[in-house]
Amino acid sequence: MDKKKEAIHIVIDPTSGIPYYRQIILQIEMAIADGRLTVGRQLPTVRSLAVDLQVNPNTVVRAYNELEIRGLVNTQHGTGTFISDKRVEMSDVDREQILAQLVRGFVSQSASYGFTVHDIIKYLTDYREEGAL
Amino acid sequence: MDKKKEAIHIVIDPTSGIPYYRQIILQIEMAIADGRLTVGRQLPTVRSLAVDLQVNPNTVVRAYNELEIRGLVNTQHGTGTFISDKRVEMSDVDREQILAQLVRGFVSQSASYGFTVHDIIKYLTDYREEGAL
Amino acid sequence: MDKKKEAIHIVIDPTSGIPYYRQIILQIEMAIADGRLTVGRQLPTVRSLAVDLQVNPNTVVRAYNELEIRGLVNTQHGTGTFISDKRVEMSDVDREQILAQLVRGFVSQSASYGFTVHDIIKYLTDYREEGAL
Amino acid sequence: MDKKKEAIHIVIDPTSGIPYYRQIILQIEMAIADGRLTVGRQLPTVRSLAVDLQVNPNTVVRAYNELEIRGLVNTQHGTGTFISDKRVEMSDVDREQILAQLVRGFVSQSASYGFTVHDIIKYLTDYREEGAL
DNA sequence: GTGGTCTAGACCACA
DNA sequence: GTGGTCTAGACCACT
Repeated sequence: MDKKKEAIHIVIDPTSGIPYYRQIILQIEMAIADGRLTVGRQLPTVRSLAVDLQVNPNTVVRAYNELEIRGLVNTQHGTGTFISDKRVEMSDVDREQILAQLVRGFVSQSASYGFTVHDIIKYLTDYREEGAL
Repeated sequence: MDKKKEAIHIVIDPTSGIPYYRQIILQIEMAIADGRLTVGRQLPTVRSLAVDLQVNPNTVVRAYNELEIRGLVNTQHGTGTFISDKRVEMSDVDREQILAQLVRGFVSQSASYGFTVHDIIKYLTDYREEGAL
Repeated sequence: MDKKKEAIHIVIDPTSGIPYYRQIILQIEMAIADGRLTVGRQLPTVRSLAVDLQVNPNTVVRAYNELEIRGLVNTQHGTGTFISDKRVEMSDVDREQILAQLVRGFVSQSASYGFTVHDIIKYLTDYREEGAL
Repeated sequence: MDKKKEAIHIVIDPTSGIPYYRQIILQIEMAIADGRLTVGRQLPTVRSLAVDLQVNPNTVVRAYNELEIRGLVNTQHGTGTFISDKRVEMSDVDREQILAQLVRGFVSQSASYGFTVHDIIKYLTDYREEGAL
């Protein structure tokens, strides 16, 4: 049993073509934007996240650095990295663009297996009705 | 309304950061997935598409090449490039299992960005109604 | 006897009529097939192999690329290219069926050239004993 | 029920990378060399072979042309194409080279599915013992 | 340092 | 006419 409930669960998709550091940034941004990560919350340490995601620590460093440059997080040397009070400006359009990119990648991947958009919608609808999520 | 019926209309966005050849692949895969490109249809010739998109012919070659390796298209030397059958030996049960696996992975990935199954279905449905892209 | 143990030694034959990039692919595949290259091993870097073979780096890139698309190797950007696992989800029964299908096709193909199963086995056995190529 | 028993059965492998016309030439050469095709025998007509192999008639024409240039066959306008009396010089080395090329392609293909040379030899040996050919 | 992308242009092979 | 291969060289991205 873990001591604390994780506020954010980052998943790296090696097949997406999106650079790892970019995937990390995007997911943290989105978590801030929709309230899963609130001001003052501590992010995982570079090392623990690197182990968790099985990526090079430098990759995490790069992601955190970019977030810091944008002012979304503060790094306190020797203590950790924390969500700053700067609000993330994420319009519905921005959100939709990210979703669009994800969906496009998925649809293409599915096409490689011979599935159509129709197949996907059908399966997803059934999937939802069965109460999974 | 265009005068002639286009089998596929590819657009390159130089600002997206996605490599040109990958944009071509994605759009062809999507066209296959939503039925705009059907089995046996001929793709534009390498040279004509290169002129059309204003990219180097080699860039188109590279895209077609990857599609060929993946088995999505067949190349007939000296003749052209065609959408292949690809609905290989696969039982419906196998198909469903593969689709299930793909969908589960995608839903989990989307969830880490804060998107729900509902968001995905909505986007896909809109996407279909708008006639792609 | 060479001083250092080579994981793989690739030789390009410019007179064979087989494209360079394909010769590279074939030899790497064969090295995987007979166990000289095992999972996780790093391939030579693009540049070093290009120098070694006296071909253009792009030619090596192309070979590695196709191997990557087929799932035989994994590329880690900025790090190198490695033999991937690839023993995907496949039961022994499935494996045997696929092998059977491959072998049947090959035997039939060989027969049309006048070669018998005996010829093939003999060649393969000799091939193994000579330590490949 | 066919009227005559075919002396030669040509098989085109679209995945081998060997040009179709080349595959036809090789297989006819081998058939002449090992006595399956004897002097005076008629080859299939261009059209019938093209239909049979599902290739462009021009491809067959090209193969027959090259065989004619080498003096292996005679074309009698309006009558057909016949094996000439020129012996095919095909040394064991030549034969082995052709076999080598075929086997290399097959081993590589098998590697893509994760099979080793050992797997192949084992399966082939069993295959032969079961009396199949 | 690694690999990735793209261009320009030459030359070859197949139908 | 189609696609295929290769080179040379520039510039970018990731570790």
